[in-house]
Amino acid sequence: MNVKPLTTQEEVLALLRVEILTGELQPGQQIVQDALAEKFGVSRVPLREALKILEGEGQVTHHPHRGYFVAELSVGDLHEVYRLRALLEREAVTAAVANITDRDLFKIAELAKEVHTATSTGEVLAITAANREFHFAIFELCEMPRLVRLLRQLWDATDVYRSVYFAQAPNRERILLEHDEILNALAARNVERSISWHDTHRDNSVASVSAVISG
Amino acid sequence: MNVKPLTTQEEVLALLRVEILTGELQPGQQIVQDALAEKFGVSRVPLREALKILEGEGQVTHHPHRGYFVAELSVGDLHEVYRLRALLEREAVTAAVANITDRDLFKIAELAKEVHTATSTGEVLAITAANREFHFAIFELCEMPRLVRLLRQLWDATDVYRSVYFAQAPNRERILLEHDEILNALAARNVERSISWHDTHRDNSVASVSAVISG
DNA sequence: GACCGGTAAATTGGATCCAATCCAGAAAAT
DNA sequence: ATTTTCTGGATTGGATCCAATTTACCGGTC
Repeated sequence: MNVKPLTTQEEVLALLRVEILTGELQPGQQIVQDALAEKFGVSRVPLREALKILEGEGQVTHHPHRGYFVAELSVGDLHEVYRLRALLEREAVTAAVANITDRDLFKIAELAKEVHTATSTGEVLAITAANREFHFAIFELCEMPRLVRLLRQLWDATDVYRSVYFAQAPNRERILLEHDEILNALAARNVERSISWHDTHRDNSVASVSAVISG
Repeated sequence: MNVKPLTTQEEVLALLRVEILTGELQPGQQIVQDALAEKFGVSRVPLREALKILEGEGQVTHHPHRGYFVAELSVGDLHEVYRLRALLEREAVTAAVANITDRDLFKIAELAKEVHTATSTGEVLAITAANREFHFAIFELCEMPRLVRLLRQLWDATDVYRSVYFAQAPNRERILLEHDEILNALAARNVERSISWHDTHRDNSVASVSAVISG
């Protein structure tokens, strides 16, 4: 198969995402390049290039000669991200329904099952990963690569909080049902219903998360 | 004043944007790091960091061990970008109208005048710059920083074509009128009209540009 | 005691150097 | 003649080293 060995910067990028996601690197905290590079066993060059990518995604901020800092999300930011997601995901879903094939539906159904199995294990990281794959399998169908890229950025920005969301058992139960509803709506090629289930899915998420933040 | 000396990577980033904008670096062309670094009189490190930023914006693509290439925009890409702009700019304008003050209006009117003077000189680069300032002065009012960031990315992606647009005299005339209409609609705090003038403004632009591309 | 200026340590930014990978073209095999 | 394999040059990726900037600390002054 086509298993290219990853470059160091790609590995470092993945590691950084995990560090941020798990809270190993906390919001607001400075990222000391020397320390992290040594921790990862690499030099600072690939680390800095990975940080530049995260900067572009808004995951970290950069102040010249002062360094990189893990971005902090206020409640306002959170709502902004979800508002933008609403706009863009509606567009993506609309286009997706227009393009969707039975083969696609089958694949998405498979991914929904994987969310199910991941949920039964209870491992939060596995659930978020599976959940993400499920949703982006749908978004990808819109055949608008830039739109998908923007959506990935928005999802990345709130990954930290999403894992908080999945940590609560009732939420885990609910998303399974909502995924099924989304799947049904897609199978029926019903744009309205597909969108509205996506909306409620998001709304539940943002409500739960902002309760955690402000609480 | 607060005139911090720019870091090398910031300078290089600005230079790269100009090179791409002016077509010095043509779409699809490989960016040979050594050659460009020498041309700019810097080492490859800051160049690579600047390229990483452009990669995040979709202005260049990166293939590991093969290098960076100036991104090519197909007609399909162009339409996608403008579709996304439509979605996001409507949101931005709606929020902007809600926030706009008389002071803001005055400032925007000033910027509109600057587009006017730039147009009279006929220098395309100056026109695009002034035009951009005018529009983003409006978008900024939405007080949604991420939204503005996304819009900047989308604008950057099609900057090359926008200068083609401004190169044609009839277009230059028309945008002045459209800007006035936008200004009027904003002054009246009329969301509907503000949005619809933005829409026609964009539609004229995309129609003209895609005629150039495919023609 | 608070404030200001200066100096040293820590940290980032950039340049240079070396290693790994890719690619074109020559040589060899079918 | 076409395809395959090898090899040298070019180019990118990463490590190390040096320079520039910031920041924290300390002593002095009002």
